[in-house]
Amino acid sequence: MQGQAPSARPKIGDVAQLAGVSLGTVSAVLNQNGRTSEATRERVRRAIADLGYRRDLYASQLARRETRLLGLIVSNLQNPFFAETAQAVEEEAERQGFQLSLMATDFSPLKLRAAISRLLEARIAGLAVLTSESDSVSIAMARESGVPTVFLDAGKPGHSLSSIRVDARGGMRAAVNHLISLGHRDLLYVQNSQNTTDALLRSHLQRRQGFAAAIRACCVSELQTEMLDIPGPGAEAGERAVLTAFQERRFTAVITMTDVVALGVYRGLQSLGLSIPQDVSVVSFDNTHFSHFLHPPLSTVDISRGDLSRLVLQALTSGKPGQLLRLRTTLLVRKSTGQRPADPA
Amino acid sequence: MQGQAPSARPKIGDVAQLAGVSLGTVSAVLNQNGRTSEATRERVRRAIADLGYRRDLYASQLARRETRLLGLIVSNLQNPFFAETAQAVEEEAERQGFQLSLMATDFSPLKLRAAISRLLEARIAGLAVLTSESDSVSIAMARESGVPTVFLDAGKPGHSLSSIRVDARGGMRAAVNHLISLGHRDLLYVQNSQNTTDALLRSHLQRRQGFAAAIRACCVSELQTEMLDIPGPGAEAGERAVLTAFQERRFTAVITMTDVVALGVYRGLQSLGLSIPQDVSVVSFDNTHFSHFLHPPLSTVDISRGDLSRLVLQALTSGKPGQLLRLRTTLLVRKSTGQRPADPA
DNA sequence: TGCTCCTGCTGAAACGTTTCAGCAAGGCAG
DNA sequence: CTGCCTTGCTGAAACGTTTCAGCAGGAGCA
Repeated sequence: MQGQAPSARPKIGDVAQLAGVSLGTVSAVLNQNGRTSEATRERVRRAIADLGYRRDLYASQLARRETRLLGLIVSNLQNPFFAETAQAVEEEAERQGFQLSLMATDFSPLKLRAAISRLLEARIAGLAVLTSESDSVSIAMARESGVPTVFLDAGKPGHSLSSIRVDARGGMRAAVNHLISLGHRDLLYVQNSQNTTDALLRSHLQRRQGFAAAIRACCVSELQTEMLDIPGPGAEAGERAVLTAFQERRFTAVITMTDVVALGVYRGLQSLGLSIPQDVSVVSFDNTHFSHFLHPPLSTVDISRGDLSRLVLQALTSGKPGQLLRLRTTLLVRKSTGQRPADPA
Repeated sequence: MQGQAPSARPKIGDVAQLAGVSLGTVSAVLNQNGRTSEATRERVRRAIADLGYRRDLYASQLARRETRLLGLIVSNLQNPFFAETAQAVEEEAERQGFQLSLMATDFSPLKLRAAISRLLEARIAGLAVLTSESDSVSIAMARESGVPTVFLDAGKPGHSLSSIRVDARGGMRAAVNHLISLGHRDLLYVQNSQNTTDALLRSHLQRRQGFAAAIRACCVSELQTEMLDIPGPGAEAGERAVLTAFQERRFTAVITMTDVVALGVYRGLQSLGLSIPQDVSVVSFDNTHFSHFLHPPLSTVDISRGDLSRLVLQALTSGKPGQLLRLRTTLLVRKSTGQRPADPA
C-alpha cells in the first residue's frame, strides 16, 4: 500500500531506493561514468529491470551540456535519391557517434522553416539541409542560430555555414558530350524549376550552364536543343513532358534532372512507340538504385552517397565551419544511350 | 559588459527581463494560453526577436505533462512501400496534431529494439511498428511500457497492444485466381523469409496460405507450383531468383511478395529474352508508386496507404487499445499479366 | 602511528521550462 | 462606499536528470 498509481513511470530515485544507493550512483551506472563497484552496478541493474525503469530523454538532455544529435532535412523521402542519401548520412553519423533526426519538407519552404525551427529547439549539434527549396530566410535562420550548418548548393559559405557544391555542371557536360559523341543533334532538356528559390536557381543554373557550355564547346553547328519546364518533381510530369514535346517535333535524346523524372520519360517514350535507345537516348541525374533495373538500364550521372555523407559529417563536426566543399559527379553509361538513329523520321 | 559569452542561448528569463515582465508571462505568450494583453504580447514578441530566443525542447517537454509525439518504425526507407507509408502516416498524424518520430530498422531485430527503447525514452504517446522483423522481445518491450502500440501482423492484441492485420491472404488469393483464370498452370512463388521472426512468419504464413488456398480451391489439377526462397528483400535477389528458377524449368507466371522484388524479376526475365506478359506474367504486392511506370505497368496487390495510416492513428489515439484492425487489399490488374502463352516452349 | 592517495559513494545544485495559486487593480452592481 | 468579479500579471514549485565537490574508509608507505 505504498501509493496506488501503478502506471506512473519509475524515476531514478525509485531505482536508487530499491537498490539502496543514492541518486547519483544510479546515474553513474546508467552512464557508465564515475566509479562504481561491480556489486553496486549489479544491484542497480536488477532494480532497473525490476521496476522497468527507463531514462527520461528530456530530463537527461536538459541536464547534459551538449547533444549528439544531428538534424537532416531532405525534400521528400519518396524520392529514392533522398531516401538513399538519408540512409547514407545516417550510417555515417552513427559511425561517428551521432544520432540523426530526419525531416522532410515536401518541397515547401514553409515546412523547411518549421523543420529548422524544430531542430534548433532540439539543440542539435549540426544541421544539414539537402533540399533544393532552401531560401534566404531559412539560410538566415540557420546562420543566426550559430549551429554548424551545411546546405546543398546554397550561397556563399561563412561563419557557421558550410556549403556543398555538387559538380552538376561537370556531370551535365559529360552527359551532353556523351550524347553528342554518339551523333545526337536534337536534344530535349527537361527541368523542373517550379518552386523557384535561391538554391534551386543555383542548382538549375549549374546544370543549365553545364548544358550550355557543352553545347557551346561542341564544334557541331547543326545542334538543335529545347528546354522544357515541367510543373513538378514526379514521374508524371516527365511523362507528360515527353508527350507534349514530341508532339511538335522529334528529338533523338532526352536529358532529365532526376531519375524519377526519367522514369516518366521512359513511359512517355514507350507509349509513343519509341524504343530506347534505338529511337531515343535518355540520360539522367542521380543514379538511384532502381535506375539500374529499368529496361534498358538508365545512363545517369552518379552522385556518390558515400562521398556526400562524409562531406556532410566533415562539414558539421570538423570544428571548421564555413567551408566550401565540392562533390564530384561521374557519368555512368548504361544502356539507355546509343548511336543516333540513322533515320530519325 | 554584462558577461561576455555571446553565443550562449538566451533563456526565457532573458526575454522576460528585456520585455519587463515575469517568466510566467513569457511562457504564457509562447504557449498562447493564460491571459495576456496585446501590449504585453507585443513587447514579448519583440524581445524574443531581438534576442533570437528559441525555446528549449528538453526543458519544455520535461515540464509538460504529456507529449504529442508518435513513434513510427519501418524496415527501410529505401523501399518505396515504407517511404510512402511513412509519409501517409506522417500526414495523418499531423492532421490530428501529432508529430512523428521516424526510425528505420534495416531489417535488424536489434535495431528494432534500440529504436523502441529510444522512442520510449522520448515518452511517446503512441508507437507504431510497421516492419516484418518484430519479435516477441520487441513486442514485450512495447507491451510492458504501457504505451498505446500497434504492430503490423504481429500476435494477438491485448491491453495496450493493437494489431493491424493486412488481408494478405485475400490479396494473394485474388492474384492467384487472376493468373489461373488467364490459363496459367506453372506458377513460381518468390518469397523472402530470411530474417525469420514471429511477425515475418505470420506474414508469410498468410500469403502462403492465400496461395495454397487459391490453388486448392481451383478445380484444375494439372497445376504446377514452386516456391523459391530468396536471401534478401532487394531487387537483386529477385533477379537472381528468376535466373536460377528458369534454368531448371519454365514457368508462365511469377508471383512476388513486394514490388521491389518484382523489379528484379522484370530484369531477370528480360535478360532471359522473355517478354512480359507475352511469355511470362508477373504479379506482385504493394502497389508502390513506381510500379505504375514500369514497362509493362505491373499488376500488383494494393495496400491502401490512406486506410493504413488511418488505422494506425485510430489504434494509437482512440483510447481503446487492444484492437484487432483489418486492412483490405485489392488486386490491381495492369499490363504485366496476360493469357498463358499458347506454346510455352 | 601519521600521512597521503585512492576508491566508491553521497547530496545538492543546476538545467530551462510549465503550471498554478495568488495578488493588485479596475469595473460594476447594489 | 462596499463587496464581488474579472483581467493581467507574478513568483515559486515541480519536472527527472547530470554533475561535481566532498566525504568516509581502507590501503600503502615511511
